[in-house]
Amino acid sequence: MIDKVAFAKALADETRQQIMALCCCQQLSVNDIVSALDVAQPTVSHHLAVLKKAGLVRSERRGKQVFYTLNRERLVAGCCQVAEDFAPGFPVKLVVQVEE
Amino acid sequence: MIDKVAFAKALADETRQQIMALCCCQQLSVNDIVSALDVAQPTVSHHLAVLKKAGLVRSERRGKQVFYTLNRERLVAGCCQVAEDFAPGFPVKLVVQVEE
DNA sequence: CCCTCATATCGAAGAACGTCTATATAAGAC
DNA sequence: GTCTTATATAGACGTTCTTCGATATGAGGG
Repeated sequence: MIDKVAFAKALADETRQQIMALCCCQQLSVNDIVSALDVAQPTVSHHLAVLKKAGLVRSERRGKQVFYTLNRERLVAGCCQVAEDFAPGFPVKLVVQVEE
Repeated sequence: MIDKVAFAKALADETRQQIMALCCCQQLSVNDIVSALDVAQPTVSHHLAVLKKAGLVRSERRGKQVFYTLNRERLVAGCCQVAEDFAPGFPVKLVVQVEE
């Protein structure tokens, strides 16, 4: 069960959303992210730690570098839970559908 | 098009989520909400203003009281947009399905 | 009009947050 | 071992946020 407040707090920052967009479909090193965004390296590390604590990114060390990817299962699960908890009897229903 | 950062910021507070849970399926006056939560009336008014600015609640004045309800369309739309923007090619897809 | 009830706004205090610089840690090359 | 590269952590600073008490506004009753 996901803590909806913690989930929303993790999403509630412009820089973190930029990081999430970058890591959404590829593994990126911290330096890759620093190069892509206009913020200092410790700032990126800080935001990655926040996202990691919320379960929204996975990290993997390879040699000197650490690669990050978005945990999309977790992201989608958080979105579903927010929608379902706050809009239970809603005529437009949110459905998780497994593609073939 | 919903601003995903603003949407997440509006959700990113415990008290606001409590208010959203209360107003999810009923119209409540400010006093109803104050009675249900353990916070002062100006605090509730403040959070309602934040939610309103984000489009997450609707308000309706009836006599001396103002009644608030959750805007569930908006909430679900925000959740969908977050999921779709950050997990585009995800094998588990988020679908908005209209019930009969 | 004045009074009362319901809500909104103001202003301040304290906490939480985002960002930076400086420094520490981790890992590989030599 | 030392040196270099990559990332994390610590500490400081300014900003934003949450909360409150006090006060203003709005609406109806007498």
